[in-house]
Amino acid sequence: MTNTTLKKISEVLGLSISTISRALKNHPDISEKTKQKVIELAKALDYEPNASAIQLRTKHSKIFGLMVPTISNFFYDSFIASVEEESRKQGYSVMILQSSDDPEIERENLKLCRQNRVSGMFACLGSNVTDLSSFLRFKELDTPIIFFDKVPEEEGLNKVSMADTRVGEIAADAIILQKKKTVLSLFGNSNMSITKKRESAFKETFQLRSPSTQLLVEHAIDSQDAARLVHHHFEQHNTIDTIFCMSDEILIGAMKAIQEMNLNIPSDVSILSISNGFIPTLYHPSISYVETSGYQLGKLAFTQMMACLSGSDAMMEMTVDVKYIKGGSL
Amino acid sequence: MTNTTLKKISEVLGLSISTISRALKNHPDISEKTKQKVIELAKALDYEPNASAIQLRTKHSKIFGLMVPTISNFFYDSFIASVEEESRKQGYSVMILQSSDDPEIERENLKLCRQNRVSGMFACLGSNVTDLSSFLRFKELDTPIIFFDKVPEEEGLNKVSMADTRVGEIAADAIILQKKKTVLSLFGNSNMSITKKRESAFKETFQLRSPSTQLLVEHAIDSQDAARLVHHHFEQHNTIDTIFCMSDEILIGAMKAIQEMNLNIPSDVSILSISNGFIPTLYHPSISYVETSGYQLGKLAFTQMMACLSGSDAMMEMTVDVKYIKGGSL
DNA sequence: AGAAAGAACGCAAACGTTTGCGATATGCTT
DNA sequence: AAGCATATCGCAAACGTTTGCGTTCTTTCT
Repeated sequence: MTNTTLKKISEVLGLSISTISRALKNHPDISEKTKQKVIELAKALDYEPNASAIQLRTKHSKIFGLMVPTISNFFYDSFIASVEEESRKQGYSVMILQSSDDPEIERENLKLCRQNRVSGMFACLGSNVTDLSSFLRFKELDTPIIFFDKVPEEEGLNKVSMADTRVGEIAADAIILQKKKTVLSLFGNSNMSITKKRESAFKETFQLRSPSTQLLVEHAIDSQDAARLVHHHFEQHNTIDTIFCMSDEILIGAMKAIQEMNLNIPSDVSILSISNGFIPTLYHPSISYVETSGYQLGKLAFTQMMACLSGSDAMMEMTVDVKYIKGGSL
Repeated sequence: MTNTTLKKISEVLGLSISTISRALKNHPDISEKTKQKVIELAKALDYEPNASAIQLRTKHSKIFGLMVPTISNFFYDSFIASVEEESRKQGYSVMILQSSDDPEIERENLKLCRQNRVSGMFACLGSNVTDLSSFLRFKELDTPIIFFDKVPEEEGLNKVSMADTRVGEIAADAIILQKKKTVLSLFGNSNMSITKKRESAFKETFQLRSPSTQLLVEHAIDSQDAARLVHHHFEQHNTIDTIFCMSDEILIGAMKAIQEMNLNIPSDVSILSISNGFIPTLYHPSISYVETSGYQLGKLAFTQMMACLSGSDAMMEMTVDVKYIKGGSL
């Protein structure tokens, strides 16, 4: 069977296409009687307007593009869910693309979004992106583009991200408050700006408020590496009383090592992490963490997108606030 | 700035629109010289074809709809990633929708897909879906629809799922092999076919191969409920030596309870789960599980979709094989 | 030299909507 | 009865492509 069109309805009813169109949109020019007939038949024939035709005519695709390095991620998936949810409420759909951290795929995906004339673009940079030009095309075409999480450093762009220096401060403060003496601090890839910000804020806070605390700083490339580092340091320093983990991935590795060494939390060692909130609750006692909510970041990004679409041309750089969630590990 | 169109290119070059169109598609009717000129200018003007117009004209949207209860799920996100990856390779885009297990939103989402004239639909049923009619519309319109994971029981539909009865058998076998005596078995929503299949196969295998094993069967609606059930049963039967969890969600709840009761794995109690593979590795010792790969299921679903699109009208019901992954918990 | 064949391109319709404008009919006012 | 407002509807263009067919010009064959 083929899809019902306005034309088909118009032929059945002996009315013009424009009348059908207006009747379905409740246009005042059309009589109530006609509207009734049209609506009834449309429902009977299961009419659904052709989005492409509307798009072509109105130039509004009502589709957002959303690109992340990978969907399978504790942070991004909640961001996506958040944006998707809000978009639906506002009558938009979301086209989700993953770049797999490959600049080539990234370009391909952006091209796809442009071909689909997306109404706006949410983009998270891959970790090895050097060339922003593909992204900036959207700006030239007056298509708003909101960078989130891993944002470019250029000025004059719309960006939303976590308040990463605050994250570092809060984490340090929480540890200082407990009067910890020796802290093993595990960070991620050290050339990502997110790592830099968190790490420097973390260190500075200690230097300022508790210079006597011993800080062992390490960088882990993944879970396994984090586990290895924890094992390594616990063989050397048996005085470590706290482990700080910059991300879920690192936390997972650290916990693996701790469980393997059969250490008790928090009596043997305290743990503090930065997380979206899911992973920390899997352990017992649940891990204390500084919350960086992908869900909230999504809401913020969406708000900013809507502001752009309604004509605000002010480029904004916003951050979502973070808070400390106390579990049983610190 | 506005988007470049064929018309704009044609005006600049003094050629007709059709010539431009053909030149860009490398049509043999067009001379090499012209092609060169056209391609060059198109690149200079950063031409990207308007997907809506193409869609309207050709009736091929090159878009797949994909609906899941929620994106934030270790199983679905890998399924999504898998389908998305494959689709991209074949020049398709994926429109991802989440139903939040709400039949109302589900219908809305399906409507959206129809309006966008998706080329095909991947659908995972919500747990409280009773009415399939919205789904079956797609079939009437010759739009292939592939159900995955939580599939309907009706005949004559395209379905891909895990080999759920095999899952049940393998799980039971693994437990029987360890000569366990009292098994607390936690399943999910009992009116989902996936639960029914796993549960009945699980039970039957025990009846057949180890009728003496005591089977305590419960149904949990979520993590918390699973934790509650574990607590409840351990207060009553101190003879329980094994807990079986049908899903990650249930496993998480069960583990929470076990850790709260400070039980040792596997000396106090053994654990077996069914999982995508991520969650079980978070614990120590890592949880033994029967692997159900979302990634593989995605590949299978995509293959079936392509088969449908290339004219195969045979309705298929395929399953992806499962295997037992031994951890330290059983 | 005449004709047939091929090469290179243009015309115009169609896809399904939306929308400004014009057309017709009806009722109301004076 | 003439004029005018109002209600209800239709015409036709436009959005950006694709594609069957027709057109024009050059080449090649006999």
